[in-house]
Amino acid sequence: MFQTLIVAVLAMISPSNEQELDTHQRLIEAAARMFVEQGFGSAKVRDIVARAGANIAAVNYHFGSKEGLYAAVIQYHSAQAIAELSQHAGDDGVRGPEACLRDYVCTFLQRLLTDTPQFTMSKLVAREMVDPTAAFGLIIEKFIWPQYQALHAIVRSIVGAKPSDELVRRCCLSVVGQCLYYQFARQVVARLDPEFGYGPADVERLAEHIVAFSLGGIHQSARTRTGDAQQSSCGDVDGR
Amino acid sequence: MFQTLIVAVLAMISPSNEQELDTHQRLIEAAARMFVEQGFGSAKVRDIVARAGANIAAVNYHFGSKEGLYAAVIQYHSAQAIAELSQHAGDDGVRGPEACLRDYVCTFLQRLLTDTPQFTMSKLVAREMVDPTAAFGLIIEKFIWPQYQALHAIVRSIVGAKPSDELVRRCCLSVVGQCLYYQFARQVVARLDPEFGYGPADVERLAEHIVAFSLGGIHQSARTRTGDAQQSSCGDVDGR
DNA sequence: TGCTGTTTGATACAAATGTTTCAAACACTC
DNA sequence: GAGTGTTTGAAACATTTGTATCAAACAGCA
Repeated sequence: MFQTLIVAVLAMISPSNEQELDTHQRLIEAAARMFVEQGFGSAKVRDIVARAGANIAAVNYHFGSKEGLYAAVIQYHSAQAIAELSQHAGDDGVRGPEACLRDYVCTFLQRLLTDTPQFTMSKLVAREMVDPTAAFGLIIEKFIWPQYQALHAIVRSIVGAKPSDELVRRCCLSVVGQCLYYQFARQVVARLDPEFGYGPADVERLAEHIVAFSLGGIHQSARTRTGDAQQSSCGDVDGR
Repeated sequence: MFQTLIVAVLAMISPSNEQELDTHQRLIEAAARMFVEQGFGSAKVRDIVARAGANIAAVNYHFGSKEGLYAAVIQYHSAQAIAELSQHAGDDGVRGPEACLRDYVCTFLQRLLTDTPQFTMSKLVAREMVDPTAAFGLIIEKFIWPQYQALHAIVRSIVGAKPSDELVRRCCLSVVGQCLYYQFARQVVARLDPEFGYGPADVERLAEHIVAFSLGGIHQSARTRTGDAQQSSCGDVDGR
């Protein structure tokens, strides 16, 4: 029969229509959403196959096990994510470092917060930060570390002359911490800042804030070197 | 027998020695550590009782169920945590708001990052942010919201004249985001900033950085109002 | 000591969950 | 169209995990 051809053509016409993809692909996409929402441990195989419209045996047939499915999800989203990453490689030398930081934060936040299936990898990486799995080492090496290095270079440029490495590192973590909080604590943000939404426009406004805040923070940190030991006010925290 | 008296005396002599506490208390403490480390869903009852040196039936006898145990953990740590919270109520009007922010961040970080059993509640709250349970509503109401309000008042004072509420909210989330990242992503921090430790001294240095960074960030944000619509650089993020 | 209520320990139970089996359905080739 | 390898579906299986049972051990009391 040429039913195969029909299916293949339909898949080419509407690759985003889940019902037209083959079981293998539907499983990967359903599993990815499930792993992002609940983490590897809490996501149930039966829920994944139900969401994918597949049979429970399919996960074992196609991927061997739940772990195999997770590995396939990681691998599938790694490919395009790595290609995407290379396009935003940080301080390119032609624009100023401030512009690079703006670009970095915008891209980082869009990938992290926008509900585009294209950027699933960022959300999987965020999950790995909180609930590490066997893939954590690879995630660090292939995603977190390169992105961190890029940010490090940008921040170092902004700090300017003779930057202490500790200062740069702390500033980097302050920048990514601000961003990741909106992903880690979505429920809290929804209560504390009810007006905030996760659409592209909201995310862009958020990026503008984080960039401005971080630029001010970096410059201020560079002024008051961390080694200066200002008066402390938290030494008595456990004495009451 | 006077064995009871002996046990009671031993408990008074060394109340922190886990082996001398009764099963009820040992279960609460072991469960608290387990819930903090793995979250409610991933923590296993058998692991908890093993850590507490108790029998599997004890959790049902003392708390009815796993959920009952979690509720008991929350309640137990709530009491002292709420009392502790009232002592750091934010902008008290006599010190300047910068000093209040310093105090706030120091306290927040010490409670969140220091490995003192006394401050377990903060880590439980952090867990609830990522893995909400049935207790989430209560956690928001009793812990997150009051602390947020206190920070809000401090930041509003720092921003100064006619502060837009959105600006203040964003700055608050930037401050807590920086702090919480070190708890959410401990594993990542360990790789990206190997020199960082979680001892009181390290946490204090970190607090100094976050305060300086945040003060610079708040002032910068207040200068460049978020409504000014600077040129955007992330509109093309999904077009490649 | 004997009695009574409390706590514990070993075990079993039941539900959830990842895994496996195997026959039926399907797709492709000759 | 028959044959062959691939995929699917329903059911069963094995393990994990929260819960329940019940007798033994214990503590307090007369």
